[in-house]
Amino acid sequence: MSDPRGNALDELAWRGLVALSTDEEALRAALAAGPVTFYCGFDPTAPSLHMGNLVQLLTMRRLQEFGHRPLVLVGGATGLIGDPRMSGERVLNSRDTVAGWVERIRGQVQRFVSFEGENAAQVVNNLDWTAPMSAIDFLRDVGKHFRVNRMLAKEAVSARLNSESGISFTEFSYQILQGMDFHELWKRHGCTLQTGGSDQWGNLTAGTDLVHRAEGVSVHALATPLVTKADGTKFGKTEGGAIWLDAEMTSPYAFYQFWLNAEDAKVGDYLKIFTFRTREEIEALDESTREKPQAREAQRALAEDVTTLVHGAEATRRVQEASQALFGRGDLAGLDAGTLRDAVAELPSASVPAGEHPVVDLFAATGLVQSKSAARRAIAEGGAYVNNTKVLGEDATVGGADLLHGRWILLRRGRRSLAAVEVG
RNA sequence: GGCGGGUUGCCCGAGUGGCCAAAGGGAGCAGACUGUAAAUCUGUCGGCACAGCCUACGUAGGUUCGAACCCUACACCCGCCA
Repeated sequence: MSDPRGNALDELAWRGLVALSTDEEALRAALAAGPVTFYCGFDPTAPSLHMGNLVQLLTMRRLQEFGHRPLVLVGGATGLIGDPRMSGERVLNSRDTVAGWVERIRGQVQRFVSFEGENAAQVVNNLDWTAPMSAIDFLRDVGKHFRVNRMLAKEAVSARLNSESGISFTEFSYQILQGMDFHELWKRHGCTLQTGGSDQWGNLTAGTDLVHRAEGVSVHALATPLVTKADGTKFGKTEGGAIWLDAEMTSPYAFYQFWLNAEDAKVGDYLKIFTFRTREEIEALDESTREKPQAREAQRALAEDVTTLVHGAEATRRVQEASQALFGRGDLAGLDAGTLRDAVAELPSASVPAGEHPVVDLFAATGLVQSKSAARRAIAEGGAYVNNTKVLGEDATVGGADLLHGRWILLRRGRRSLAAVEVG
């Protein structure tokens, strides 16, 4: 295909999205020759997708923008099994639970790829072809193509074999199911490429191997790298756990703040991976980070773009305004009631009746700290603030005189964790 | 089925009768320094009605003035043998 931006693979490589691939030249040629149907799977292991899945969804969108055709696979079957992970054997989720999550994820996925046009995306569910299969069919038609030796050698499996917890036959078999998916999608849709995270490499190659053995056809796999922080640890975990795409699980405000706090050393990488900014724009932002890091222009651009992608322009505007109001230099009493109300609406909050309340109780009530003991500790450490004023004693109380516009109290823990209390 | 090893706080891991809310490390959180960044240093890190009390060392009982530590049963995990 002729595209002014060149080959899709080069675009992905420039953005740092290619960690591993099967025959790279063959893949480049295939992507250049015409529309390629490709797939990426998402297992329903939670009610929502998270930031890690976003890397895959955006990678799919990038490929789609180059004219290729995405198949978004929701793992209604694989989600019932669970892929082996280092931390040990998973607890199986009930069929009803998984089915519910499948539907939620199916809905979430929709906003990231286009379902219109010549290369419209399609959502598929692997339960459709695994559920009707008998054990005998599975063992004869699929199992015969797999060598246990090779299955044992996969990192995810061998790590578990050497661990205390061992591995169940159920999880051991996971790679066969995923391999079947690729084969099935090849047969049904002419799918010739699977993308995924590098931690899925073993599962991706299970698919290419199966297609090769069963059909004598070479298909491709492409893995994106694990997105990390500057110290090499996984990006996307906070004290609250994963960064979810669901607004109920991670509020748009928290989501925006997460991106806004990206490290200087990494923000350029994240812009490439998580936004659709051009190379020129990103280079300019990198320049800004070098020259005037305190302006945080790259972080702002990153937070704005990703929040818009996930939560939409309207929600993004709200959280930006809230962030500006709450972290602005002006004092809180100077904010007008409307601005304050909108800002406070974005924060975790609690309601209490009018009257004097111990500060400790308020901190605990908002969830800003996990217990009153923790609240006392925060105060003792000098890390607790009421309306941006440091709390000086553990037995401090707040009441009518402290209310902002007669209704709100703003609590802060440390430099950047905020919560609101509504009084009355 | 037999034998052996194991199950400790968010994670790893020490602890074999009182000095154990439990060493050490990691993660987390806070303070200083900054820019709602990183690095570094310091502090903190079960709960509460907080100089005290409650809960906690797989589960349930027991011995003892006193148990994470001893005994019994059970559950789960790992390994070797059958």
